[in-house]
Amino acid sequence: MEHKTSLGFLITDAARLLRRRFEQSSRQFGMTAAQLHILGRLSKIEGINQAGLAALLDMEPITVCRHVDRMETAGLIERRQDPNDRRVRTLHITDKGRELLPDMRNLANEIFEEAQNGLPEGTRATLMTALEKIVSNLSERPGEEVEPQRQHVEA
Amino acid sequence: MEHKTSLGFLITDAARLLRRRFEQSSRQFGMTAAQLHILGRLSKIEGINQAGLAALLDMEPITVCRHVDRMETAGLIERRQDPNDRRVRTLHITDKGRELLPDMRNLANEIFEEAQNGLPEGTRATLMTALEKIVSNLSERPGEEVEPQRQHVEA
DNA sequence: GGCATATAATAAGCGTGCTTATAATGTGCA
DNA sequence: TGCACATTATAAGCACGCTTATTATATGCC
Repeated sequence: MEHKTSLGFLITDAARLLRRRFEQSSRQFGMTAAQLHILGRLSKIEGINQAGLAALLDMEPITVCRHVDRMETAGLIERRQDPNDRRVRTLHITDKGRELLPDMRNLANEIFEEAQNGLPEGTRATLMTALEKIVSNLSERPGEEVEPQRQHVEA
Repeated sequence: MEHKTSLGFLITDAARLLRRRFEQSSRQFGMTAAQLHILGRLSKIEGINQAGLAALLDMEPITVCRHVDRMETAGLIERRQDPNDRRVRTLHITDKGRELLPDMRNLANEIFEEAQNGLPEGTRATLMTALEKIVSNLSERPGEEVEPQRQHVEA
């Protein structure tokens, strides 16, 4: 019954199981893992706008927009008008969001610990480094781009 | 701009970026990574029913059902009535599905290779083993994976 | 035989992330 | 000044995976 899986499917599976595990434990808190991820980021760069946050996360603005919708409804964050540019809304954590953050982080760390149970410290370090490399390889951030793209090299 | 990420978010991110990368390359084929995963599995156990496939994938039956809906519409697989049990529908790959499989596998392998670009062989092996352990830690399959598996000593 | 329970498939609804498209606003340049 | 283009936020629609619930069918037990 052995089945040889390739790395990509393994990563996808691990991510799915992590999310499932997190949802089992966090239902009472009403905050999802993705929301925790965003909230944690936001706590360090409060006042950023949605497009900036999207770039930071290497995600599409519309995706961040939907998260912000739900998180604002849940009272975790709030949008404020930017006084200098009427298009932009800056993002800010509410008191409720800030209060929930430590407990949610603890919960997440417990689950991550459970996931890594039995892995020696050296393996964990290798895993982190390797995953960072993979994320960087697949990232579309223009800074560390693979190829120097030629533009307007018209013949 | 450094940001300390924990393992769980890293895995989630890597999975998301892999999916995004795959979709960029596979749009013309009309098969997604999840569908390829299922199709590959199915190719080895044709005739299984949806509940069995769901158990094999450690996924919910409804999730498999929805995949089967789309894959049947796309002509990749077909459902057949089980002659012994009118509740079950067995799953079978179509000729079209079988023909597409090798090319899709190649595409996936290229992308997985791109993702691992720059990682030495030893690191890749460690990564695979560690991810398998994580998946096993988070799996809900009773028995089988949790305990050290004894392997047919009677040989 | 008949009822209780279990199982197979599926519906409805939600979160997460993508694509493509649109409205409002800002900016650069002739 | 005014027009072209860029940027910000958002809508609509899709894939994927989950929860909860429903229908149809099997099975076990009295």
